[in-house]
Amino acid sequence: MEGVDKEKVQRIIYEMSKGSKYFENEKRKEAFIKQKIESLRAQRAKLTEKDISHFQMIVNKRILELDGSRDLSKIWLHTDMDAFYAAVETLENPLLKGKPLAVGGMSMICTASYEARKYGVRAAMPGFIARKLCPELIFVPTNFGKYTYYSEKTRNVFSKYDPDYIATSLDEAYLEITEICKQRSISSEEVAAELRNTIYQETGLTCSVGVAPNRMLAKFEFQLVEIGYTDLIALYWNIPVCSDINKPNGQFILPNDRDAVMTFISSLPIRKVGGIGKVTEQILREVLGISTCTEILQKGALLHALFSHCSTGWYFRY
DNA sequence: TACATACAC
DNA sequence: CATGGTGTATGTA
Repeated sequence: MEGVDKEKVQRIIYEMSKGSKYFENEKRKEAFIKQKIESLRAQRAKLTEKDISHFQMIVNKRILELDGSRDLSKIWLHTDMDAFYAAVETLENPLLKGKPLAVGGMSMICTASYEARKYGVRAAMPGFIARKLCPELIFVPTNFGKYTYYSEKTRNVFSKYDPDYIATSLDEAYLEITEICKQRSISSEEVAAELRNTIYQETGLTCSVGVAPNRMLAKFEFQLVEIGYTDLIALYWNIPVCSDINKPNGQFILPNDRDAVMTFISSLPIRKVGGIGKVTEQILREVLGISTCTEILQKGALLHALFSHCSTGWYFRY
């Protein structure tokens, strides 16, 4: 986010953390990951040209299969309420409007308003550090009853667009809008705009929406896991990242078109892909120099060589 | 099978 | 002073 002095934020977090039990534990974990990285690097160094071309063949075949099985016929929409808990609190107490606000307490905060984020305050940050970053930060304790109440309201709207909508948390859901677009002969963009507007009318809250041709179907993910090749998920697309792009109160439409999908994916940092977190990101970067999804495809053979051992071994047992 | 780690919210 | 609670998936012994 612009206007955040990242270095200063990092320094304050470090100053407040060092010496604590939490900090020591983090250091221990980091050392463990370093070790893992070293061992993977060693494995990588042992691979011969022949090994690599062998894995390359397997990977090429798999990529072709995946490319061929891509389904561009559906339209999926992902919604994500903007700073949900903070927005609900502000709605019920307008005095909080425009103020840096954190929902939670001194030990942990769940949500930070956008004003608070300008100071580097984030969800999942301990409150006492957040207060150091932003001394005028207002704390409100969590009221899950309220959030559930507003969540119900948004879900009533969702069900009008897709009765089988999939809620993944109080403030997020997936909707399949293929039918509704067809029935009413309107574009997914119009559906997204209308949905956002309806939610605002019904609740007074804003949300961000992403539209794309797939939501990484559970069945499909399962197949990838079976072959021990989770990382190829990046070949597909991740709808949550779409709703992330024009946040807050925005929308992003990825057309049902192979080239558009590939272009979108290619420069996407792997960290944005669901399932790739802080640790996996570090391992892929430091072992194989991978940081974008394109590089995942380019280095597919090495990935397969280093990360599919267990699964292949699992197959050999049968 | 059981335990630890990683991830997401 | 102080670093969550819950659910899911994966890797490993």
